[in-house]
Amino acid sequence: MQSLKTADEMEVAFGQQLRELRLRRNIDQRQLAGQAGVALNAVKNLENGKGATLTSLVKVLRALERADWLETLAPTVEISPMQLLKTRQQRQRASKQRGPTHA
Amino acid sequence: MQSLKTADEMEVAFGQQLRELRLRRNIDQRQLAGQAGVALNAVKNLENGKGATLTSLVKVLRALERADWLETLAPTVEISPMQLLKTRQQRQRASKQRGPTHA
DNA sequence: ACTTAGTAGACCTAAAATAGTCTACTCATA
DNA sequence: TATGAGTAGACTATTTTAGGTCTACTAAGT
Repeated sequence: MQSLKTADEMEVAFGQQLRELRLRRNIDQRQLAGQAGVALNAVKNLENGKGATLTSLVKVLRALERADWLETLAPTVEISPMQLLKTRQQRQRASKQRGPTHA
Repeated sequence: MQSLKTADEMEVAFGQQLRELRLRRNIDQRQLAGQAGVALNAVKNLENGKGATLTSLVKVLRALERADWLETLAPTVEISPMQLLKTRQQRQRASKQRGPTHA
């Protein structure tokens, strides 16, 4: 077992965090929706984990001034400029998959 | 001006991070889709910032073992147990909005 | 305790995403 | 450089979400 929560549960938990951010600013869902440029229902869906689009999430995060969070997903690998010259560029594709046990 | 990128641009940049995570594992989109339990198109949408659902994102993050990231959105406010007794419970709603300049 | 603002839930229509399949392009590797 | 795996893009059908509105419930303020 790796993840304790189901995907659905995680969406709900995530929505609670969104709500937390909103409440810290003490604005209601209607205001947030207005500032984010989305429908009130979109905010409801997000906060209640009912299913939402990534677009709505991004707009809401911008309104909450937490859009920077989106950039913290993939920790950037630091490479020294000198190394950059030697190293070949980053992969753009996954490499060929080897057949299971050669077969 | 607050955010440098538009919402669309942010989705694209976010998709690039997702791709980065996948490439580090050296798996292709098809495999990731399979492991995540979503359609190949869903992964494409996510990585290319074409628009996707939060549900798809969560499933993909689980497959990438980065689901924990979802819990880092709202920094939890620490309160000492003693303080908890005194403090009144957290807000569950936004407070009444005051009319603009009393009017 | 009363009142009312804030939120949940249901309903509808339009818009958008998912899933599945096929074609075309291109990076990686032999 | 020739081959083929990996990805993008288009297409259709189906499912889901956005957006708008209305009703009901409930936490907050008075």
